[in-house]
Amino acid sequence: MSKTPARIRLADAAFALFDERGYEQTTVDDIAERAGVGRTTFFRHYRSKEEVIFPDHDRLLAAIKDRLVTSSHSTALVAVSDAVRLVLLHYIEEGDLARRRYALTSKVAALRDREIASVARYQRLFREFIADLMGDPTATASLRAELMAANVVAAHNHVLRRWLRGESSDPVAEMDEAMREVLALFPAPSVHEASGDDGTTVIAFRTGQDLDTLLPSLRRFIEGTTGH
Amino acid sequence: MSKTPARIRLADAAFALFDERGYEQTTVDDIAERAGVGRTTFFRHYRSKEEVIFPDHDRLLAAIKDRLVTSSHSTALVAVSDAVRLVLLHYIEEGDLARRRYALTSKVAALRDREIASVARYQRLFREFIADLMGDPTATASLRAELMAANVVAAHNHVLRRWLRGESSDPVAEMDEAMREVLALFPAPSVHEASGDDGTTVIAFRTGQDLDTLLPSLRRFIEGTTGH
DNA sequence: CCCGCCAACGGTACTGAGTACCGTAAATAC
DNA sequence: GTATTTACGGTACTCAGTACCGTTGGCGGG
Repeated sequence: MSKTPARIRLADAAFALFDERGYEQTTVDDIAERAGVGRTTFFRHYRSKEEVIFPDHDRLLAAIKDRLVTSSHSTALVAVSDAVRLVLLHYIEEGDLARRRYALTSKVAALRDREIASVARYQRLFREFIADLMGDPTATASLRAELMAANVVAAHNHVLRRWLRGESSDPVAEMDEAMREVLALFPAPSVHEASGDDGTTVIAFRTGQDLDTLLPSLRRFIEGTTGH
Repeated sequence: MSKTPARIRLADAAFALFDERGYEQTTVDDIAERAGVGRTTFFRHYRSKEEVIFPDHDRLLAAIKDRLVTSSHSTALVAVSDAVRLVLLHYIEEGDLARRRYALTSKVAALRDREIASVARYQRLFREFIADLMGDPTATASLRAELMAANVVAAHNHVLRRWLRGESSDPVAEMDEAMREVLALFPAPSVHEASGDDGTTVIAFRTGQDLDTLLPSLRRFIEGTTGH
């Protein structure tokens, strides 16, 4: 009669018990017992007690990797945005489950650490991807890749957490907006390769000088960077 | 005759055994035995097997918090820079020990995760500090704080790892340079309050258009933001 | 000198996560 | 039908971490 697969029953039992007694106060034996299976079966479906809460981080990480490797240079930044959106949509799809997990990670330090470690793996993937497509192995370029990856992940976390707390009604739009804000921090490096335009590059800075005072040096700078 | 305190002997024994057999292959009993003490004594000095490798993350975290709270608004960014430098100097002071730890965290996933979790605590501290001094509780301001904290920490990690790998001879200078680069990403929010200048704000973007084509809209934009 | 005190240590025993291995029942292939 | 896979339960083990108790060795005050 109990046709629901053991894997599901175990997850349900685990979340129910975590809610009732708390995470540390719940043993794997408790979970298995409530799910009506043996202790061995639990570890057959989940490698650890923590993994029952984060069941598909591995799959998600693989999906991100796939999205990144199947991208040409011209669509690189789009690929990063897409990959981030992938993660966000996954959480949204989970719906209430994601929020219950958030409640747990907010209370239990061990789970928060685990979550952070997972996010760090995403970040590492992004960093390597960005560094690869920049080609430049300089220290400053490497730092740049590190910063971009950190920004992308931080923006994602920010929007995701807002949604998890119920502070956002349209997280996807917020994510797009946040990503725009992040990418605006970095002068887009793709333009020069993507097209042979002789356009204008405007660098971000602030100065007390008037725009007209700056124009000569601006022109000089642009001529210096574009060749002539 | 063995006058060296048990705490030191335990740390030495632990690092030696980790080098010889690897982290997972070394039990706490092994460490205690080599240090010539009982197993209980180990846990009296270190709360866990991992903590023998990261003995003073708590102290460092407290030091950072101290540095941050003892700062006025005008010296806020200086305080963040100082706090980051504090961490870097701590590692440099450790010297070879820091490098042995780095070798371990590079190989053992559990230790890497632990390290990442510690760094995340620094980042959280920075984020809260920056968000506090911004005052603005808007979503975009909150995102901004998140991004700045992520950048500061990412820059620190980048320089620190370079030094740990022996790729940097003057990490402190590199850190200053990296911090400059990070702060350059964010238009300094203090300019408008600090002085009543009617200067020019240049926004970063790229376009295919020529500079002269852009000038009118640039002027319009500037007049729109500065009042008239 | 002895007493009481306190800190550091060792030993034993326990809980609980995770692993290894073995046996078994049902489903599926052939 | 038999053989093989698949999923499961049970037992026994290792090891990290906790709790508790007893012991030793100073150390100052009487």
